[in-house]
Amino acid sequence: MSNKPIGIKDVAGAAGVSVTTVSHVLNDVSYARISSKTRDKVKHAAEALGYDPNRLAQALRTQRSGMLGFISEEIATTPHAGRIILGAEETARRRGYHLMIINTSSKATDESRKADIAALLKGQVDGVLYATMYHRRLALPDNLNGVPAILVDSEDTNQSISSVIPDEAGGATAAVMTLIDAGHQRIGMINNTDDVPATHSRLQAFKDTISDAGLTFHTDLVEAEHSEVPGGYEAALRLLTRKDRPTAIFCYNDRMAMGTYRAASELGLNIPEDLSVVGFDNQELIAENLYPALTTVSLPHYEMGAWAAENLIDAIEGKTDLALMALHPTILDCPLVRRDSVAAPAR
Amino acid sequence: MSNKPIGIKDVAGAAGVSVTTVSHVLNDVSYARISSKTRDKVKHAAEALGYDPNRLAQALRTQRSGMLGFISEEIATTPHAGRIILGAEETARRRGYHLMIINTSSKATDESRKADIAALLKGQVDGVLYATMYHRRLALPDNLNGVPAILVDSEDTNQSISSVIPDEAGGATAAVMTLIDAGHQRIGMINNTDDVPATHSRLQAFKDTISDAGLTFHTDLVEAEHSEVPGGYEAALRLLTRKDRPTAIFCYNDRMAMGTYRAASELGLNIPEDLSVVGFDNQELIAENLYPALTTVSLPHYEMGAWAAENLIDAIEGKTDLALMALHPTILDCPLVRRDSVAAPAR
DNA sequence: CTGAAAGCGCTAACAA
DNA sequence: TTGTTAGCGCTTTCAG
Repeated sequence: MSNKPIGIKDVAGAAGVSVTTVSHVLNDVSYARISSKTRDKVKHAAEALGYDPNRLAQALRTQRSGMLGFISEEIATTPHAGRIILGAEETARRRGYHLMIINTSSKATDESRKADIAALLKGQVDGVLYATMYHRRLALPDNLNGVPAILVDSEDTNQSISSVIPDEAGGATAAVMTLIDAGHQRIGMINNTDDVPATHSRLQAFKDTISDAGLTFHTDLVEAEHSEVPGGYEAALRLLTRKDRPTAIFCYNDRMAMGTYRAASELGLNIPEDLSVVGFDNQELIAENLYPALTTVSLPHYEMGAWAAENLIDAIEGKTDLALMALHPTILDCPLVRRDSVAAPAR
Repeated sequence: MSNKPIGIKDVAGAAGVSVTTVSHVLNDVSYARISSKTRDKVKHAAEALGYDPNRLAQALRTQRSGMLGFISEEIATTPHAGRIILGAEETARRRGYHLMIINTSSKATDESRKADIAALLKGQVDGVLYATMYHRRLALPDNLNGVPAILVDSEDTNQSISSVIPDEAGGATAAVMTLIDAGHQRIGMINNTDDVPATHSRLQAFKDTISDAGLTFHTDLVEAEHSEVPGGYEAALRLLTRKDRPTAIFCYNDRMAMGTYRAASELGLNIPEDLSVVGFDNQELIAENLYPALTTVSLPHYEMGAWAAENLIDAIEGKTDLALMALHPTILDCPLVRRDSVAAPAR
């Protein structure tokens, strides 16, 4: 609508008051005692002129830029990063903040991580969000010290930075329970070979859930491979060619489930009639498009991003003390997404 | 390393000169004539103190924030958006700029688009990149007027904003050629039903390539459906159950190709022995993981992001006139990615 | 109740 | 060849 920027003094002029007054009323300064008549005059003038304070000047003066630094690993490879960004961006915007994005790699050196953070700090961000590609434990560079920061989808090895992570165990439990509830007794698991928290906690939850249900856990019903489609295929082949093959398989992730689908198809096994399968991750491109659509566990990416932004902002505004939450990561739910790959076992 | 911010006057003090001099040497101001001795003194002092100019103050003074606004549609749903962001972010960073991200939807109202742009402008960005989810023609809100801006992956209906788009026709031609080169004569196409540029240009290229190769184009060998997996499945079923079925199919995108795989599998047709297929998009999650891996055409997302950032920055810095390029979109190559879904037809 | 004025950290005329 | 100084647009202390 306008092209020439309206400054605070234009508003002051129009309202016939000083800039101080304008600033006070527009910022709702608590100790300012201003007649409601003046308040109205100022507000109307501001409104009429379409006044919009210059964030830069504001930032320079208040030492607060309204900008959140967002470091994301592998922004490019999965939609997951996108969901985290989305969650963070939407809540940040709702609170009047913006996101400044920097990409990094999960294999980044400490050196380059430090540089990324430095770049962000130089950009005068008020705090930083560090989002990883997958749940793990890592040590963040020391130049983050003193800066409000939250780790998304990973834990800080020295517990000095608070973080949000998914409830791996809960998700795995739900996945296995849906299989048990469907009547399965011989349930296999295809696990990842990487030494990351998810590998261990999902396996543990698998064991526990089996036991808690009064079934017996068979070590040889869990196979591990590299967590991609071919790995899932290989592992599934081994599991499904046993004489007493499982009637259901819990897969470490949707990609491995995709491999399992192929193995089943080659062996002439129909899903879900002959074999039930449940995945993990809810990578929609896969889970929704496999045939039959895959029942899986969804990771709360959006929610983690939102939680992180919300709490980071609270910390920046002094409403919260991040140090307090740093001791224990916040754990968010991993809901089961039911689709069509689970059925009762054939008798 | 340091905690108390070093200002320009600290450097001036340490070097025993005035702030002007410091500013001049550090910014390589052309008209400033300063002895090289002084230059060195200043540089060393700055170095020693670890001086880092405050971008905010700089920005306030120069009316240039070093920030590029990046509006992306559906950041969350595909890795494509991520590749564009990555390309833009990396080149922006190389040129000393940062990205401020805002998410929007491809179904956004003009109203909300305007609000997004306003939010960015209010954040004092120097220019804006508007990235769409898929190639189409759209009208951007008028509050973008006067602001350096580039449309990524779409064209402006009123040709006032320059843009980068993929070479749809070239990609489709390469796809069809690889089929023809393999010896196929009866080639089918599964097209999209949406009225977007890609639908038309890929079909046109399909026809042209067939004709140019001296083959005859059969209208009934092209089927169209909604461009998702189920649509691909349906269309493929129709094509493959004809008495004179095609020996190869060019699919509108990788998802439709995925549906084609399923149809082929149900009909007992092996890929690539009995049927060759090529997709479009190179959605790695699908293309790499299908069995056999899908030969497809890749969209230059990273490159478009990089090109856009580079040219936007040039425009901001006055090295380029965007108005000049606005007349014709810049077209970037769509290279064929050869995998295992194409072979010679069975005799 | 309201206003004058001093900066935030930097750049760039203009002087010297 | 270098230094003085006036702002960029806003917030906030301190006086009226």
